[in-house]
Amino acid sequence: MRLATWNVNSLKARLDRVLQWIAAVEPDVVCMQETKLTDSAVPALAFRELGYEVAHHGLGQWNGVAIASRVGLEAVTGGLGPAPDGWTDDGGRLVAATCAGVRVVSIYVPNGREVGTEFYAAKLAWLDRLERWLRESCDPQSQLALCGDFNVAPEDRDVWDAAAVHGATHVSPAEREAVARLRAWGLVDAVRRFHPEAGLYTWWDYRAGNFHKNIGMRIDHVYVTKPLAARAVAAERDREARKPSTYPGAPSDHAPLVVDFRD
DNA sequence: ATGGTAGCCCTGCTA
Repeated sequence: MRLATWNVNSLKARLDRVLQWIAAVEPDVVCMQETKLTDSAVPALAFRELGYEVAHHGLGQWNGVAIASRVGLEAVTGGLGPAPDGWTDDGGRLVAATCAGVRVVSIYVPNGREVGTEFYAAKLAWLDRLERWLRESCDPQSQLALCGDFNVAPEDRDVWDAAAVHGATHVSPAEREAVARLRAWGLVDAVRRFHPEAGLYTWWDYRAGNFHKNIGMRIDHVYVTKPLAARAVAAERDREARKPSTYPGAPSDHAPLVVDFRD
């Protein structure tokens, strides 16, 4: 099974590029984030023509997550659901489905903006709720992939200049600890397994020519349970898809990740 | 040096 994840930054604006990328790479399952669509606005027909069904959870305008699959799409659930303390999901940040026996979860973690703001606190709360959701509704001994835009660079080698961003959002200790707790539940970084080198960024700011200068961060991830990690045979970060010229239309500010598993 | 760009719609907000 070939599994991919990509923050497409508007599936409406990016549709042609996403469809051409899918036709070229032929993933069996594609997690997408920042579709910026309502569920009813999803271009299901265009995906169906390529052989994919789509599960989507979004409110429109902001956020929005999806899973496209050509190997089945069962037991679809959207959102984290309310927590006992009254905490509620702000919407369009998680969708899960079972594809060819693998529980696939597509997430878009809140950006957090600046450390110390209410948005940063909400990001940490969301990650904490996600960890609780994993513990309560998933099994680390099952075949599960948690994919998407985590908005966290786990280590200093995941950013272009650790000193330049020290303590800032995406790299702050509290964010890294929150993501480490996800791994501690029973998840392995499927990309790092094959690529220990520094870099391998998945996001570059549109501004100031940052992509050209390779000023980026590795904030998108494919985290898999150990039974699924045992099936992983290869992983790739597709930098070509971030280039302006490779596919029609403007690129997303994120590059896709592709992980292959043996059947 | 608080810039720079892209996408959304409430031409300001979010990233």
